[in-house]
Amino acid sequence: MTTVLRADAQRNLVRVLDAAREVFAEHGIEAPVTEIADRAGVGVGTIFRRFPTKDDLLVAVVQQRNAMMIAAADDALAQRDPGAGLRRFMEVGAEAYIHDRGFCDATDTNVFGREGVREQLEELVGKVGELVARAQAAGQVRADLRALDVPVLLMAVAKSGLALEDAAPGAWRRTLGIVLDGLRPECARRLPRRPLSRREFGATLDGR
Amino acid sequence: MTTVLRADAQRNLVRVLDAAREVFAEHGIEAPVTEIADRAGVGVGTIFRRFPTKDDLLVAVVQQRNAMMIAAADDALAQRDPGAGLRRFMEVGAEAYIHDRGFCDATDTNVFGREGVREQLEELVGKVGELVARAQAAGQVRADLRALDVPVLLMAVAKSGLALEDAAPGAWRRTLGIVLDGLRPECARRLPRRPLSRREFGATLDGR
DNA sequence: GAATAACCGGAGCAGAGACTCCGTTTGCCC
DNA sequence: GGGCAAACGGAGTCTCTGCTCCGGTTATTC
Repeated sequence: MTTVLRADAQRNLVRVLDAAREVFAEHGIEAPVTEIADRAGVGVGTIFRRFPTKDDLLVAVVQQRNAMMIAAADDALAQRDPGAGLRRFMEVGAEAYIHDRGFCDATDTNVFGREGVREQLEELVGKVGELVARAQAAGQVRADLRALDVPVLLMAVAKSGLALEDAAPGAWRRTLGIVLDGLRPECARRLPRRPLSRREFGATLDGR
Repeated sequence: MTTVLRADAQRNLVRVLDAAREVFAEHGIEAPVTEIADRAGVGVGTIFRRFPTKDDLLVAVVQQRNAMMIAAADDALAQRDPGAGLRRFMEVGAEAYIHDRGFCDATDTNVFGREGVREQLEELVGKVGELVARAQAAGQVRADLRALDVPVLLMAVAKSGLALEDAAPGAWRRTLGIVLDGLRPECARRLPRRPLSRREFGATLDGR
């Protein structure tokens, strides 16, 4: 089905993806496609030939980031102390998101509902759920925490930290510190809302 | 200085501000000015005569929201229990922000650095600082909490809650619950970053 | 009820950015 | 190295939106 790419086309494809990752991360998804083309040293036609829509290009970039997060979850699962593993995962995740404006922007679109992205998220949530379960079994995390709380908290830390990051680098670490304290078992008070259901999560992905 | 407005002009000004508040809140600051004009039952010329740029209109709307928040802080200060007052303030604030997409969008612009907005924020931060100090004196809130942490945490809850709100109404309450648990004195671990300085805060306002 | 200044509406202008189209170039196969 | 399909580049098109401009309307004053 997939024809093999000519050598120059393959080279350009890599350049485009690299440039898109950088530009989206730095300037957000509103950045013009021409800027990506310039940074890749390529014409806009070359981009649109491979990605029919700017959105398609964004999907490809988001998939890369998701793959990194899945790897980070695997790392965390491989760790001795499950509580430390979960905390480490959240730290690494928040830092990644903070340096990726495009990814944060993307959560306000329907990119996360697109084919190939949704499946990644399900895999990631599965691993995070395992991480949470182990940390709870070890008594290191409040018993009412659910897997879907973790990405929500990460987006909370990242999105609020983004606006601060230029003038106050690392301010997000303080926010995350408070959130992590809120996850300790001994601090848990009854939460005022039931956890996010799978249905609610799925509907959110199709968002906007 | 300010000349008195003709009766119809005064009427239209109110209509425009009401429409702008609604449209920005619902669709964010990207909403076209024509939509505000339509909802106000007015031509675009009428809007731009009173507000030279779209940004000026947004400033006026943001000032209204800030005024509400200042009133909420006064309410909280008038309460018996300072810890409950602070928690109530954060609940009311988060709910307000969640229903105001435009206000959340505005934090990514330099609107908060504009004259007349900055001063409001300083007043608000002053009152919040008082609220925090009293709650700490009563031993209800961790001792290392600072006034500027509060708006950051509110934006965290609001911005992450926004994407969820349509498909999962009220999901932000759960996030806020976890954050509030993280503010209890008995949960406090050493935070990994010093609090936001006034300078950092000021520089952030001029952001972007 | 006329004179006048303030005000109104919305067509039109200008800039930006996503996407197309086609003449030109380049890698690949024999 | 010649033939050719694949790939390239970027000027041009189309749409969207902030903002202007001016002929027409309305409130106000005497």
